[in-house]
Amino acid sequence: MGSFYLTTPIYYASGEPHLGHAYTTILADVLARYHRRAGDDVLFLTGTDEHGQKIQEAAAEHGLTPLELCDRMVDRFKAAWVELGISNDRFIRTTEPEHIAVVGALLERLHDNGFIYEAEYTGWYSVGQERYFTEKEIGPDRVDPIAGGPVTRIREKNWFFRMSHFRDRLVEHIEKNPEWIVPATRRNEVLGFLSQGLGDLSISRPRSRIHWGIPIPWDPDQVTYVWVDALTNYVTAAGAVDPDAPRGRRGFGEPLPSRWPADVHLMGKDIITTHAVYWPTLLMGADLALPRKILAHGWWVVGDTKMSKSLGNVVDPLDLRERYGPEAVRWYLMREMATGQDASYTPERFLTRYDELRNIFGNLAHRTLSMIRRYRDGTVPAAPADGLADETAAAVGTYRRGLDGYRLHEGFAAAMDLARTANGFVETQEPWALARRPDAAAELDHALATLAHTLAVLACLFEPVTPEKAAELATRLGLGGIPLFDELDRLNLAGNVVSVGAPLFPRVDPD
RNA sequence: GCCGGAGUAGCUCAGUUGGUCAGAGCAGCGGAAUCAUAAUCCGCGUGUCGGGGGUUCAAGUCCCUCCUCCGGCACCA
Repeated sequence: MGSFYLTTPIYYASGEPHLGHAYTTILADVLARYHRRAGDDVLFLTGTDEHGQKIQEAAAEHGLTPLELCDRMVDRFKAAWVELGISNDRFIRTTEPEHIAVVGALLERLHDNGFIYEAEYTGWYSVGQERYFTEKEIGPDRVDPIAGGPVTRIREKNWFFRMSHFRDRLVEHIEKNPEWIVPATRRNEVLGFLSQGLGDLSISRPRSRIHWGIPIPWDPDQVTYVWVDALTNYVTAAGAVDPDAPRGRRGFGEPLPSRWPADVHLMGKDIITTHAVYWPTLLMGADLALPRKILAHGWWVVGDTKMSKSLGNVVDPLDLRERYGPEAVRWYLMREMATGQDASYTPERFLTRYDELRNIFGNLAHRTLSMIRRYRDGTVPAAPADGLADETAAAVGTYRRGLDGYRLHEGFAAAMDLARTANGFVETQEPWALARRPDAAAELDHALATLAHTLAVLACLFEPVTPEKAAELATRLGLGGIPLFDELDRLNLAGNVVSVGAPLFPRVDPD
């Protein structure tokens, strides 16, 4: 049995959960469920990033303490994840005492290693917005992009991380490990970014300006700026750092038994630089291992922006979960987007994907169960179930290669294709014709046993995306649970009493 | 501006290292069947594989060039 540790970013607690958060989290959930089904011991981590100026200000506006505001937002995120069937093993909050202590320990390690220094940060500051803006944000007119007010060039004391020191090491690591950053286009971008040189990273802000943050251990007048605080959650949750141990035995350099390093960090392509540059260099600076893989996915875009905007009818796929169910949305998101690339969302495409779920997979289950009931009194016949053995083995192979290689859309296409193949098997076998011939009883048994077995395999293949429906299918097949991959070959459904039930994916009136 | 990616049937897209690669699904047309959620299955595509040039016995598949679209270019939650 292997072990698998995967993460989503922790989401900033100043806004409501949206499709971007949901896609990453569902992607992670599907992978987590797949690995559990493959027998791995999985740690699936998500959570919230709760420090910083925006939280501080939003809390003040609502007359709450920052932590009170975060508590509310955490409830929103957790509720959203429950509704979407997310099976995270751990939900981390950056306000947890353990995390705060680990961030302190990490900072001390970087400091002890000589990679921290004090300098002046220079940037464009908006007095009106009480924050810095980047060159890109203020544009050529040099006004703050929110209110259009003036920005001024100011300096303040910050602590800096000597990120530049690690540039060559990072480039070498990326070049020697072509699969470390996927997809390749993001890897190229990171290499291009690094080829232009790498500066140091400001890692603190004056407490006088931002009080809601983790103090710098050796300088209480400064608080940790976002990146070190947020990214460190991955090692906190892994148990890789023991902040209570004496310096030198906290897990840096000489690893403690833990879940670190992560097998994969998942994120949207907007924060690839953070995860593929800042984070690895921080880990290098603290003598911690690097994550095994960094996967940046694409965005959902709406095809005809102009038209949608003028009509005001931009539909969020998440809204469809009320009518079609959360698992239909999960299926659409995983099936339609080539993992890593952008995809365009349209209601028509969603309906196409729902229809295949309903007509190909759902209907296969329903017609099979109905025939077992009608022709064999609801009991799976004791007969060889090998009518589709080759096709099933091929589908499982393609499926696993797809998910192992983070091409989820290919894996799920293979699962759906197996259902198509099974429908074809029904047509060629014509069980209804066999049933009229007393001499064809063995053939009918063979056909029905084969179909029941195929459905059990499909329950396994669909479980990562549509867990509740897969569980329902397994129950109707008289199984105690959804089979693991290792169990597929020795599945025996003979004698199982099945129930037909309502269609797994009902017809939905699109109006 | 620099770097990178994409442009394949009406639509969404697959197409490893060049040689049944001209494909799948959806839509459309025709047919079969009736176990099933009017679901399923089978058959049907004269596509300049963005334009042009080149390498090769052979190129969506490599090279050059042009056009169009998109992404990245540091402290952005």
